[in-house]
Amino acid sequence: MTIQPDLLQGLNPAQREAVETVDGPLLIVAGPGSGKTRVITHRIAHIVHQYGVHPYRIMAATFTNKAAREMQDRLQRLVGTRAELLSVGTFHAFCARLLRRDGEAMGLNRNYSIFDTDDQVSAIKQAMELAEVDPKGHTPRAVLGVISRAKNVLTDSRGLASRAENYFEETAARVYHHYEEIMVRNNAVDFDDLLMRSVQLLEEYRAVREQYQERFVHVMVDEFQDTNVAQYRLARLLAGDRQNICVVGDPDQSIYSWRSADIRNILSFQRDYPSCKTISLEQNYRSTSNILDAAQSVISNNRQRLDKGLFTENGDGVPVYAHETYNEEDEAGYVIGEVDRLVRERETKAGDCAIMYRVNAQSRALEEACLRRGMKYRLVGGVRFYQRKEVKDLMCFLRLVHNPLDEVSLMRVINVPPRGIGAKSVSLLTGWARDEGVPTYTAMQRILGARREGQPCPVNLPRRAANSIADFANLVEEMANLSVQLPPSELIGEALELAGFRQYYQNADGRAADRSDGQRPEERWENLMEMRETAREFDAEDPADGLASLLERISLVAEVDNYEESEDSLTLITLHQAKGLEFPVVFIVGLEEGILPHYRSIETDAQSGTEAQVEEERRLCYVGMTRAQQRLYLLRAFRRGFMGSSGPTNASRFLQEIPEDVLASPEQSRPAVVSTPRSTRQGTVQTRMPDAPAPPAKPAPGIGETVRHSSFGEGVVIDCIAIPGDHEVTVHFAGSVGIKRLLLSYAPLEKVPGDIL
DNA sequence: TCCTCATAACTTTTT
DNA sequence: GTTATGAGGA
Repeated sequence: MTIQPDLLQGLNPAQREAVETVDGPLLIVAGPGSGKTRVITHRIAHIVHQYGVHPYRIMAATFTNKAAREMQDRLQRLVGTRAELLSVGTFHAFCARLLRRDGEAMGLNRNYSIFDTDDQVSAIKQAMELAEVDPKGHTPRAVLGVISRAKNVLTDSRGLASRAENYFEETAARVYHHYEEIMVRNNAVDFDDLLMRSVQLLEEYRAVREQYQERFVHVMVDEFQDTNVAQYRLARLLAGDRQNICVVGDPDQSIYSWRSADIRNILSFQRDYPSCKTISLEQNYRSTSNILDAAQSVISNNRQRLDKGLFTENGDGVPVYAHETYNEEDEAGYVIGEVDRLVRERETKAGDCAIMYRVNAQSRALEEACLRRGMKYRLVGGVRFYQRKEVKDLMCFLRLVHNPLDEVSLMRVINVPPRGIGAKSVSLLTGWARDEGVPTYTAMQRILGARREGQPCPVNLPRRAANSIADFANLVEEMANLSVQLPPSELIGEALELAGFRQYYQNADGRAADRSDGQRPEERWENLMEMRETAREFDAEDPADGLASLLERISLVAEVDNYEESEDSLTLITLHQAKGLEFPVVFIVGLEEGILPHYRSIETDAQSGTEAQVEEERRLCYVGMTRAQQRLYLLRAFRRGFMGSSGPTNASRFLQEIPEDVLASPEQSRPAVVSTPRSTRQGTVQTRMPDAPAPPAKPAPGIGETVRHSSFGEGVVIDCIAIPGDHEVTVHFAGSVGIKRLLLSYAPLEKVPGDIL
């Protein structure tokens, strides 16, 4: 093995030390932009080249599939094609494969279904019914929350029952017990089970444990501050007695405590591995010092934290802009206008800009502003692709084919597309199955069997319904046979045809095929086609495993995973999803009390008498701010719509935590109106579009400017929209002429200088 | 059995 | 301004 000479080159001393510390437990505290990914990849490459460890023996857990893919790509370049043998992926993906391969040891059939949150809710509703808990008293989601939190600290229903502290937890424990049974009956696991059952498998089955401990010589965990107890336990189990475990994280970027992430894992690590070495990466290579200073001054207000000595040699850069607009629409208009200006002035490309927000609902105003201005954008998140109705329907159908015990899927697709098996028939069918003590699918097969042998239907069902059920059972059976022969994309093709999806969505006679959420049937069909395309990725696999791989992928993708950087369009993204990304230009919108920090957090803190939640919101703000490389804009609206109505807002406390000297003062900043966050004079704050520079033809006027038209006279520009190759200017002319929409390139318009409304 | 319309209830962040 | 649920009609 030869050393790759460049592996240590260009690293600062701390980074270098991290790369070279190979044996034994290692904790890397990595501030934002400190070259963390570089360190991890180089460390892995170093282990492979310098120590001759086979890539197959290295496991690295990432937070998202996208991060995994990036790491994988970089490693390809550092260690070549053997990088494919590395186990790089999310804990969930790793566990899914672990359980598929070795879960049989603990009685888990390898065709198990992975339930997402919606499926879990269905299962919980059933469990609540069995436990005779009134869903009006406790919402299924609340109960699910308790159960999920229990699972994330590796507590089963018995454990929860024994430690329940109040009536609600006792109730939840009872539901949990039924839920566990339902999951077994369905041959299904949920997201939390993937982790918990993997831990159980490794802990209770020595042979399996030893096999994996033998294999993995090095274990690394990225984003360690966002791991939960189960994930940490898993990492420890895999590392075993060798203790070659390296975790990388930043407590200031811990933003997933609501998903049971536990910063205390970092303390536990130091306790569990007393010999561990700690290395801090403190030089920031990403942001200007203005941006870093602003972010630092915000995060320093957290009481539960250790101060770090972050610094950068990147120079001051431009000031951080804080801007207040009248309302949400103005905020969106301002941001899009500013992106447009930066692009036109060739400061940046649209693809270099990102707008970040606390809640998905905030994206709507931004999208509308983009549409109005003709700005190309890319929305990350929102309604997730795999949660769309038609996509989920197809997926459940495939899941049923793969695992007929999956009754959640069965119930979802038994009459979708409509095939004459209504609610009444379904309940007769499931009732009979329950009486017979068999899975519903088995009951359906019996009905089919009876028909095949010309015998009467064994249940008292209307003849038509019994026939439809037999047909459906027959269909699933046929598909199951095909599923082990056909590559996944062809299997989907058959499913669309045979299950009636195509006919349903491509209905030529114009009968409305389910427009429930305002989506066009063609759009739904396109989504199904897209899914078939995705499936092609798995066509090369052995057909016997293809479907399982496809289902696993579909169940475990996050929205950021599909995010492609190459496309040159503006990014709209939640602050949570922005973690791990960076952009030259970042806008954070909605810096108001109630949005960031979110009122739920403020409320929870008030109830518990702590600051824990608001501190997490502050970290979220910090994560957003530190995504910015060159320009950071902080936006706030004076009025914001709230469930229909709109009301005045207060500036976020985080805004006030930024010192004035890194912020733009009004006369410095390009946008004409920048008020300090404290001033909230109603009505006087008005958004004005930034001045347009000189594009090829005529300069586009800013909103509020006065222009003269050769025949209409003088008027005030009230809107200016960029359209391909031109601008559409809306002008309010004096007198009886009124409002006119004009194309800038044709209209005989000229600016009246120095005259601003 | 299935679709349409009305109303009620609610909005944090996601593997 | 949304999305889940229910009643009634085709």
